[in-house]
Amino acid sequence: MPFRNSFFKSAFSVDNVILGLENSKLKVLLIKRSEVPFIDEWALPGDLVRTDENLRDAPKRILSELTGLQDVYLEQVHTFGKVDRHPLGRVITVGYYSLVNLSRVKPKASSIASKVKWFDVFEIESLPFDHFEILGKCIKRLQNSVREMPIGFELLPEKFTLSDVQELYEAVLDKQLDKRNFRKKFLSMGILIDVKEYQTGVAHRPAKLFKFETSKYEEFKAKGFNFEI
Amino acid sequence: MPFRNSFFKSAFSVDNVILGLENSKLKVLLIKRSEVPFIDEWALPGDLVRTDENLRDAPKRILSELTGLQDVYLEQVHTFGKVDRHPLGRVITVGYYSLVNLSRVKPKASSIASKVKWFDVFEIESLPFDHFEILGKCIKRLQNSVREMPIGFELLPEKFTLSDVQELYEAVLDKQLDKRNFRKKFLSMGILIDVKEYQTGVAHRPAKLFKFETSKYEEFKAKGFNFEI
DNA sequence: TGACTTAATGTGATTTATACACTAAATAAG
DNA sequence: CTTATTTAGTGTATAAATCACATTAAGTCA
Repeated sequence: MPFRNSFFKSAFSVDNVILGLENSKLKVLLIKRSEVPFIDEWALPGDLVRTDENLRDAPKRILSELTGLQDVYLEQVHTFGKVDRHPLGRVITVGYYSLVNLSRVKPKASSIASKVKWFDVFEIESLPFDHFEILGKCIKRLQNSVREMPIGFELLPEKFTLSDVQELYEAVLDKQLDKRNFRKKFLSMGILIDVKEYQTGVAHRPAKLFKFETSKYEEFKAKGFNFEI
Repeated sequence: MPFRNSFFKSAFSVDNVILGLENSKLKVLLIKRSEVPFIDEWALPGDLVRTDENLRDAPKRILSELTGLQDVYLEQVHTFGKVDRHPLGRVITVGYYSLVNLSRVKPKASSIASKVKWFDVFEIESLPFDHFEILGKCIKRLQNSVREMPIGFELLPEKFTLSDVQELYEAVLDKQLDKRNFRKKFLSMGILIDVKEYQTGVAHRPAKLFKFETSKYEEFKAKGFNFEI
C-alpha cells in the first residue's frame, strides 16, 4: 500500500446500491469508473462524504446526480472498514441501498461516471473493491425487509396489478411464489386500494389495478409486520 | 461550531453498547467521561478508529480495555453521521453492541474512562452526543435478533436453567412471556443439552441445568430462524 | 410438619401456512 | 365468428403454529 499515507490519510465515503425492477428482474445501477483505481471497470456509484454534508445526504446526492430523483427510498445497511479495502488509502465506506422506479429513471453519465448501466443483480459475479460484498449485504437486507414490511412499492408504477406485486416479490426474493396464497396474504394486510380500473390493451383477461394506502403503509413501516412467504 | 475545522477536520469513531444481564435486568455499561466535551457525564464508551486498525477491531479494543474480555458477541448496528453530532468537529461514528456475561466481568477504569458502571437499559432517559439514539437502535436490533436467532447465550453462565433463558428473553424484550409456551418452543429447537445436573442450595424445587449445543447454535446463527414469541 | 417458593408439565381452541386446479375475460389468428 | 392463447381470479381441506390456561413436584425454612 504505497500510497496509503501519502495520498490521503483517511476518508469516509458512501457506496450506493441503486435497485430497480425491469422485466421482472431486479436490477442494480453500476457506473463505469472514470478514475483510478479500477478505471473503466463497472462498480457501485459512490463518493467521499463532504465535510459539511450529513452522512445520509451523500447517497442522496449521488442518486440525484445519476438519476435526477429526489425522494427515493434509502436505507443504510452496513459500514465497511477493513484497513486495506481501498488500494489508495484508508477509506471507510457506508453502504446504502435505494429503490427507484425504473420507468421514471433515465440514468446518465456525470462527474462520477463516464457511463451508467443497469445490471441483473443475480448475474453479477464480482465487482472491484469490496463492492460485491456490499451489494450482497444490501440484497440480503432488502430480502429481509420485504418479509417484514410492505416495502418495495417504490419499484412499481403508481397503479399496479397484484401480479406486478407478486413479480416484484419474486424478483427480490429470487424465487417463485404461490399465486393464491400470495394474493390472499397480501390483500389481507389492507394496504391496497382497488382503484376500480382495469388494465387495457393486454391480450388476456385484464387485471384490476390497485394503488396503495399510504397511511396504512406508513403505519406498517413504523411498526413492522410479518410477511413470511 | 468554533472548533470544527481547527480541532480536527474529520474523524471516525466507534461507540460501543456493551450489554449484560443482572437481576433479570438488561444492563448497559457506561463510562464517566474524562475528557471534554461532556466531561464527567455518563456516556457510551467509544474511541477514534486508528488509521491502521480494521473498523471491527476498534470496538473489540474498547471492550477488551474495559472488561478484559476477548471473544465476545459483537454486532455492527448503524453509522451516525450528522454534521453536528459532535460539538468539536466532524466525527462519523459506527455503533456496535456486544453481549457479555456479567459474572465474568469486573469493568474497570482505563485511559478512556475515569469510572465505569452498569446501568439499567430501560431506565436511561438521556445521554450526551447522540448516544441515546445509538443505544436505542442497538436495543431495537437486539430485540429483533433475539426473535430470529438463538442469540444471547453470551449473557448467561455456562450452565443455566430454562428459567434463566426465559428471564433473559424477558429482560431483552422487556415483557412477560408464558412459561409453558416458552419452554415448549425453546426446547423444540434442539439447541439445549440436558447436562443431568440440578441447581443446588435453592429454597425450592431445583431446576435442571442445560448448556447448549454449539454446533446447532452456529447452524442457527448462519441460517437464521424464527422465534416469534 | 406445614408454609413457601419455583420447577415442571399437557390439552384444546384458534390462527396461520400450505398445497393445489379450474373458470373468466381479453386479444390474435385463421 | 370461432378457436387458440394468455393471464386474472378464486376456495378448500390439511397441517402446523400459536395461544391461553392450572395443577402437581421438589426442594428450603421456620
